[in-house]
Amino acid sequence: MEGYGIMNLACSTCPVKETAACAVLTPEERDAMAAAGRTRTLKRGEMLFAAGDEEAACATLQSGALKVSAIDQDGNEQILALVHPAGFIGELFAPFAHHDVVALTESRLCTFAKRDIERAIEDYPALARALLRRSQADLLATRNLLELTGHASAEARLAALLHDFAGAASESSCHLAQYFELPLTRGEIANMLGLTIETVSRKLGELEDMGAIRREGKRGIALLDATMLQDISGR
Amino acid sequence: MEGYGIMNLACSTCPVKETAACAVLTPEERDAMAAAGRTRTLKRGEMLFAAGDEEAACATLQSGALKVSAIDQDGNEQILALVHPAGFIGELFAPFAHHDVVALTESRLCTFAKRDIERAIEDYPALARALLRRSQADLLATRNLLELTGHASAEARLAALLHDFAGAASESSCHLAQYFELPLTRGEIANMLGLTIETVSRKLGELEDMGAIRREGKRGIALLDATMLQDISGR
DNA sequence: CGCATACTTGACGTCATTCAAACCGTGTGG
DNA sequence: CCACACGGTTTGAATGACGTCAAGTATGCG
Repeated sequence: MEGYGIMNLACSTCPVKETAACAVLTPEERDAMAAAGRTRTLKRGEMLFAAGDEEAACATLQSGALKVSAIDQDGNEQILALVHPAGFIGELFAPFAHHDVVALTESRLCTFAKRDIERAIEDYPALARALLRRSQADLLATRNLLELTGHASAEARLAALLHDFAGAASESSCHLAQYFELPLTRGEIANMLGLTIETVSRKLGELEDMGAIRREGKRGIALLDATMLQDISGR
Repeated sequence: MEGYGIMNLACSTCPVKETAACAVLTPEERDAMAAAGRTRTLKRGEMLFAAGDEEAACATLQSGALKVSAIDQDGNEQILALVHPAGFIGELFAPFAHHDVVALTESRLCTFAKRDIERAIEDYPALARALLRRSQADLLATRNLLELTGHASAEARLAALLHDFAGAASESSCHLAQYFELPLTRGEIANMLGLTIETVSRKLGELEDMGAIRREGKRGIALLDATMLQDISGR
């Protein structure tokens, strides 16, 4: 029906149909929602919406990764959260978006107009509960990041982030990937941890020197000693 | 029916009956919930629940103020959030609490067992929506704090916090109180902003020297130049 | 009055930032 | 093919902001 890179949903082939918020809907309810949604793809660096947008869409991330970030008045970016597949993006009750949302890698999402989501929340109580659960999880994740950036040294922040990435890169949630690619540039890591590019680079070197990790190319990280990393991170 | 400082609810006299999550319920629904809840008072420093508790209650704050904090493995506290009247406390879907919740001032709350809340969320869709709205607001507040502690200087962090307190202390949400009492000790302010007691003390002195505020006793703050404060905070 | 708790102030040290330069992989044009 | 430019990264040296340590000053409570 529509043209430009946007098409109707096919929930049956959705990679996150089991884990996303819409998984709690009955098939009929889900089809009704699907009629209102559109899939969309973003290339690295493309923006889903910007702080201040009044008609910011909501979306479930199907694949790829997004960042949620704020820009302060001197133009410095601060990354506030990462969004992984099955994550939900959108400030439901705000009149406008407070933050930017940008793709970190090629990403596929399933988007809805805010008013459609709001109606679905009224119509399907299970959806409201699913989004509440997800919102609480996001809150916990944000508080964990806050805890990290609050008191810890640069080394501890970086160690904790690497540890988290190793966990996120592994399929089984309880085990760590022993090799993974950083989803962020040095600059993005620095923004996320409240550090500078140079400090991130130096501390990565030190972690390598002490045998906790090995860098492979710009993005690759081999986890040599997870215990040491955990220990350095102070958790 | 019960004894120790706990009594049945009287929603009709509740100071936040218009603004708390339960305000969305019909009178009959509210009375049904009230039967499951208990009011409770906490003195300054008393704990509602601790990180790791499996039977952590949920609660709506009626009056006073609470802090949500984490303790890292060296015993350092980090304040993650403040809770004001009408705020809701409780991690609904977690098997145990991740953080401590402690009263900052004498506080009155309306508590519920987690399973009662979970049943109410199933039974009353409007409640789920209200809690979702509140959860998203908490998420935004936490991200604002993260943004603040991420990049800003000690002076900017303190200026922003004072500005927020001046807003919270005023009745009308859009105007600032021109005088208020700090709800936190120096140590708590320091924990919240990721600083030390000494730095907070010094920077308060500097803000006073440059004419942005005047300290009156330990806790009192008179706002002399809100514009300067806003300017320093960088927002 | 004496002790405890919170806060202030000063001198000094340290860690992260800043500024500057070099490095590396990749793509582009000659 | 090589020269070159460019973005992301690494490395070094100097500076500075905040932390640490230590002493001193309220304020309140038994």
